[in-house]
Amino acid sequence: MASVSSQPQFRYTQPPSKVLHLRNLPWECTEEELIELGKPFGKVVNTKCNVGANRNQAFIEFADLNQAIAMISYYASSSEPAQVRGKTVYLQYSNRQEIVNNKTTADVAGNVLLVTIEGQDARLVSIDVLHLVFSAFGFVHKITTFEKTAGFQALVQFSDAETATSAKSALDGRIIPRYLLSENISPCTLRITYSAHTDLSVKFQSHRSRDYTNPYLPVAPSAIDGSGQFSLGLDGKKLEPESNVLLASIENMQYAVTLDVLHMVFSAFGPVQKIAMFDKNGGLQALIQYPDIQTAVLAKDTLEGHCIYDGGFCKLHLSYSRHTDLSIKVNNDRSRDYTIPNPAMVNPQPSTLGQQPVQAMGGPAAHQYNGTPYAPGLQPPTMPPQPSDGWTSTVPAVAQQSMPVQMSNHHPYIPPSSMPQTNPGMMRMPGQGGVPPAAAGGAMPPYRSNQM
DNA sequence: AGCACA
Repeated sequence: MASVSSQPQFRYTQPPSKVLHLRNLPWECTEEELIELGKPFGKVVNTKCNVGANRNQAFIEFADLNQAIAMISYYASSSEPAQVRGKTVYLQYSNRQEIVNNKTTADVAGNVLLVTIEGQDARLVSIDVLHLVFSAFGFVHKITTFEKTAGFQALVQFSDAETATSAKSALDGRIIPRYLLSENISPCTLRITYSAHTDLSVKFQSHRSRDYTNPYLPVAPSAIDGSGQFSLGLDGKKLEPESNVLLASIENMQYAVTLDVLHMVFSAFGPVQKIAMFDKNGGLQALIQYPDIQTAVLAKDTLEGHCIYDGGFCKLHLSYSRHTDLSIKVNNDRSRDYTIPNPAMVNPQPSTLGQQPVQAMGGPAAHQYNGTPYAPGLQPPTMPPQPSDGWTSTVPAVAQQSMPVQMSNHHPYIPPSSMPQTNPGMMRMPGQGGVPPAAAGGAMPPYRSNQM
């Protein structure tokens, strides 16, 4: 019954069309190259490249049929085949009369990215992890997440299309760095296109959506627990508004925790601007101010629950402060403003200590993204690659990264008499088995540039 | 090296 009425798919000759079908193009051939190729024969009014499963086919549409005929005729009799980048390109009339929908929204650069998280455990990737990943390229305004047939997706809003583009080109097709995810989560690949959105609508801060431009946006009722505290999202992350200022409380303080100790510990993640220590509820607390939220987030996530000294001594508990800029009246042993050079201080810890990482992160280098998104100071340098490495061996590693000179002069942060023996238990990641050695050592760029 | 799915 099946009448074989369809035309043979490949005929030796096609009826003329002002649209030409090109094949055997080099990988990721550009629109510009197609225009170059067709220009000698007439006006190219439209193109479509990267067509087909291998993305090596394309279409060129001329303004006039005669121009298409001229091109076909020329190469039909030419001894030199049509070429792009030295590769022979095969031409024929297309079986359509015009190129339709040359550009999809996914091709038009915009400030909002549509991110599809692929992988078995894609749904377990928290909005905070996404925020951290995308913040490497610039300020992330808003994120919304949702489930579609395509799977777990997110819209990530940047200030402008340029920033979005830098994030897209660096992250598309890459996996989320393993050390940002729990170790039992299987690899998650990011697929990124542009979204047609320009401004996302976020009504509440929740485990599904965030507006980082408005930290005081109400938290979704569903995300608040009975105690009135910020509750947990599906990922178990707190929905407490992030801040560039951390509140540290120190539990079981058997050893003196000085300003210098705190400065050393927290400088591992970026420049510490100010520290203020005070007593509260019979314990020691401190406010630590970073220049930006993302540094504070990383410091908090990395240090929370860890002990400054081995044996469970001086255990850190971190939360975000509501402060954004501490007011340091006087530099003394309890409070210090590291942004103000103070010649009177014996140990001012010049601000060069932390500024290098910040420049590396905030400057143009961040857009390059040829390595880790977290500048030197933002890697988890305090995390020993192996549990057998302790505080004493870790600190010099930090020093080498950020302050090669200063560290050789004084070690104010190690109380010699109180410094416990180096021990396997110190400063390792609780419950996560620590940062993978490659990540901790900085040897493994989470994303590698694929530009060649 | 053989026709586009937004």
